[in-house]
Amino acid sequence: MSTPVLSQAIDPASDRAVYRQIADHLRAAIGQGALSEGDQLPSEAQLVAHYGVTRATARNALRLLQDEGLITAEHGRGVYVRARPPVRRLASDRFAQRHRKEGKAAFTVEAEQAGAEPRVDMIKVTEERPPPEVADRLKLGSEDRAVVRSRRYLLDGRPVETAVSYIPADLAEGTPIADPNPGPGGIYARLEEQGHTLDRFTEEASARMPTPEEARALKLGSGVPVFRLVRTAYDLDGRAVEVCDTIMAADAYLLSYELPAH
Amino acid sequence: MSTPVLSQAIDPASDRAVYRQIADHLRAAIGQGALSEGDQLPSEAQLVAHYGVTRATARNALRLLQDEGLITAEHGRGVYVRARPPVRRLASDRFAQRHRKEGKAAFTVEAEQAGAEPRVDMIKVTEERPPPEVADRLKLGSEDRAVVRSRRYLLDGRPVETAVSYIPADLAEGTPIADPNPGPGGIYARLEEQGHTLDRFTEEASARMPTPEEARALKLGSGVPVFRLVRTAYDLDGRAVEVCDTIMAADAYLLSYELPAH
DNA sequence: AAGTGGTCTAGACCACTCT
DNA sequence: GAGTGGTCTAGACCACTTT
Repeated sequence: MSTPVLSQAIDPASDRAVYRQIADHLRAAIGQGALSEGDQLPSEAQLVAHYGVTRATARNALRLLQDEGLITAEHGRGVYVRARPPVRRLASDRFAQRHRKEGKAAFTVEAEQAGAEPRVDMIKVTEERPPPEVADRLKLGSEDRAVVRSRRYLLDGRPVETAVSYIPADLAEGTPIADPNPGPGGIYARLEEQGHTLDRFTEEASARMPTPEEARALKLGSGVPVFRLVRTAYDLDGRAVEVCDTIMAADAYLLSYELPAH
Repeated sequence: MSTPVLSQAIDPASDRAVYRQIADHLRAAIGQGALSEGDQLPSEAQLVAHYGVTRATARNALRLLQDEGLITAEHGRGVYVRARPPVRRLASDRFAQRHRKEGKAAFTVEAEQAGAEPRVDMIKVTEERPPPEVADRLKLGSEDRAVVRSRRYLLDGRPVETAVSYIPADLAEGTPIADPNPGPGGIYARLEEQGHTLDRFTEEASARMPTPEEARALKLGSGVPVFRLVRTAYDLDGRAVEVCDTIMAADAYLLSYELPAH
């Protein structure tokens, strides 16, 4: 197989490291469409032959592109231009009551609209003292406990999101909130049945590289950051009734918000 | 200097690669606080001596932690636990009119509240055909042109954000919007003077690893993703009057939004 | 001058995938 | 079995920082 992608040569006189120059070539080939999503890059052996470098140098070039999120290496198969997963758009009204009415949780509704098969996984429910960051938001004392609900969401078998919810223990008592399956409409429906009609949410978004655990749970390739969303739900009395801490693969999401101008 | 951090030994029988085990040790030391922000890690030579591996293996371990955003290497000095920059919290009301009244742009107001010295840099103003993505949002035809304002924002000399604004050319005519310095209150003030009172914004947030150009412009270390915010401003008639495309170092920002529950 | 990380060579063996 | 990427060894020279 010819590799027309490798038309250029390195400049040994340049200050720029050889592996960076090789990476520049490949990056340009990707950027200009000579290589598109899913296409295979030249193998390490081909790079070695073409540029007259050792494997370490060729690998250094590929690692650079991997860290930029442009390519993925598959053991025994080859190196490919990373395919971007279908993007889920999270609208700011996704927790509005009208989306919750038919006894379905937000995730289920969204998934069905997108024609994907939703699943929830790795459900774990405990009762413990929440981390200080969460306790602050829930206005809990240092002794107060919360029901902690962990789970992982999947679309068509692909993990897309992990979430941990914290609900003050006194709100969860006598409800199915502490059950693995909280019933139709999810815990928001249960909270509203208890008289805690939801009024508003705040959502705090940050982004960083995943921890190894997160990378495993979400099956993330290298060079893909995660979003962290910390959402706090308030009832009509202004009481914080839930904090939800979510980790999502950043390349699969677009967060959409409305901002006031007045 | 003793290195109490290196108490553990590698398990040669383990399936886990040696460099991953070394990275695990160092990561644990950071996580448990044995190494805190700004602390120096053992040098490559010390890792080589302690673990009985070659430099390539030691470097592989450090690279892993670098890709996770946990450490930064400084040529000639050493490897350090990455210090997180002060976080700027962007509130969803930051473009509300009341913050715009005193003739100051949003960035200036925020900076002064935080006690930092704001500066704007690399200002470039052109008129061109906007990219399709932007033209869609502005409801422009394929021939329509826009004033394109690029700039970089700095706090206390540190670059924190680059932004490119697109304003339909017909809105900018006869105003200082096409001038490098648009005057007090920024372009939003000018748009409102032209009768385009701002009504609302939408903001779309995504995150990814930076391109090499972005990494240079924002002086990003490796393992730090960027936020991309695409904000669209609408006037009272519902017309999109500006699109602003912003790139920010993700470790320096926390985006805070309000979501409706009804 | 000594110590640090950055780049590169020249090999070796292994694990995985595909035919 | 042939080809791919993953890991590791054993060296070398260089650029940068600090003393």
